[in-house]
Amino acid sequence: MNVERPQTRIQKKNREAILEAALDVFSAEGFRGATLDQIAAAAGLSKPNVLYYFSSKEAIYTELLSVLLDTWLDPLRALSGDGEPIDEIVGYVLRKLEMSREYPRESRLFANEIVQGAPRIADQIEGPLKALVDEKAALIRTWIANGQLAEIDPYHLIFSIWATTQHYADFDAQVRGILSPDGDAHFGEAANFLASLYARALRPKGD
Amino acid sequence: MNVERPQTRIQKKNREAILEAALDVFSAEGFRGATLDQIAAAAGLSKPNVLYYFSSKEAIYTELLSVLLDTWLDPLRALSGDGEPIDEIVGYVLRKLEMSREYPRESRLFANEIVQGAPRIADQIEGPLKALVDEKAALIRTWIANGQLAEIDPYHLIFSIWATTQHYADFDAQVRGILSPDGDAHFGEAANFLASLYARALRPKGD
DNA sequence: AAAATGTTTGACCATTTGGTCAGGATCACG
DNA sequence: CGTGATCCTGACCAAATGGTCAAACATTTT
Repeated sequence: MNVERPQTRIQKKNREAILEAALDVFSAEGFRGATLDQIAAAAGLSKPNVLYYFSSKEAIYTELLSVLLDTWLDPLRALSGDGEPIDEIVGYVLRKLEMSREYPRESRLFANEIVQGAPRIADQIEGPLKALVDEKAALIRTWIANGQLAEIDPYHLIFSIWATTQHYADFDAQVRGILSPDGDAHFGEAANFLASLYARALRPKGD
Repeated sequence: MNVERPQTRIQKKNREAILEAALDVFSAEGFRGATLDQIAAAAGLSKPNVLYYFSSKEAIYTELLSVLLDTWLDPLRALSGDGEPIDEIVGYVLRKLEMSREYPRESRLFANEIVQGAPRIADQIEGPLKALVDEKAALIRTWIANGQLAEIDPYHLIFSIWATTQHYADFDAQVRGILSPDGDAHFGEAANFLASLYARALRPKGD
């Protein structure tokens, strides 16, 4: 259809600034709560100028979601059949926890979207995400069949890993209210706790 | 100050209808995304009439939060030193999971609030909630000291229980996208998984 | 049944918000 | 340097939204 004109220097800079600002605002306020004025201000641009680069508020939001979902799934993709099963899974847990520490805004962006019923991301969930989870669940099942892992439901195992790790990003306000941690100090404790939790729970019987 | 005039029959009925409608709308859309028109329509009242019973949108929201937080913490309050530690904790997990199944709107209401930084509930978290968690964490520590429980961090244990159980309410859209369950069928699997996860992980060493 | 109290509403308002548009400023390039 | 493309903005708009108010309508009390 359209000849892809390469992005100009200014386009690149401003689109990036808008997406960065939008991540800030959408993750903190949700889609409905965020305003174009906030995003424009955070990006250092005027509102009409923001709409020069993106056709609508919704266009910014969906662009963000689709760009970030991929990165978000990288840790799970890296779960491979090469290593010792328990090490692989604990490694996945720790990688995911590290994502929560490093990219809490991204986590909250998805949390907001999904808590509200995932209206703009349902396709991605039932498509690529489900496919990836199915694949990794199958891998986990082979480990169990080989007696390398305790008998547990692989889907619920994956859910529990998502839940426990993303909790530290999504429910940060609550965690901090209770622990009053010094900066990110509690992430170390969380890593120890989760590594030990999964290592114990996944050890097969005769071990 | 004010002599508490008893509620009339109509007041009781309408205030209840409004809170019920507001729970529906706020839990699905978040504070910012919900509108008084939606709430009024769901309650079967006109917008000015809703504002006759509550002084503002915010008043409805904060009333909901404060009324529900108490119920929300009942399962944790019921964690007592009377029974076998592992049974007590697994019991708590299952009670909490049952709450997610029975009251997903309440769970999502809190999830929305906390993901967005808990702006209207921070006091409750740092006050009564923290106090309750501190108390139960101390109980868990005595169990560990008695050798009845594996050595784990009690705070992170509680966080992990909240995370894994509320996940089935808060991230329902995602869970359903992946499992395509028949109604609530997956809650049974989740109960088995979580009971087994915690039972294995909490068993003390020489056992 | 009248007075007092409580309930409901239509009409209205100010503000916020997503989005448009015509024209001016700036930039890239031959 | 000139010209076409790109970039930016002030002014503006329509719809949505939280909230007000005077007056009508019900209900309870005396």
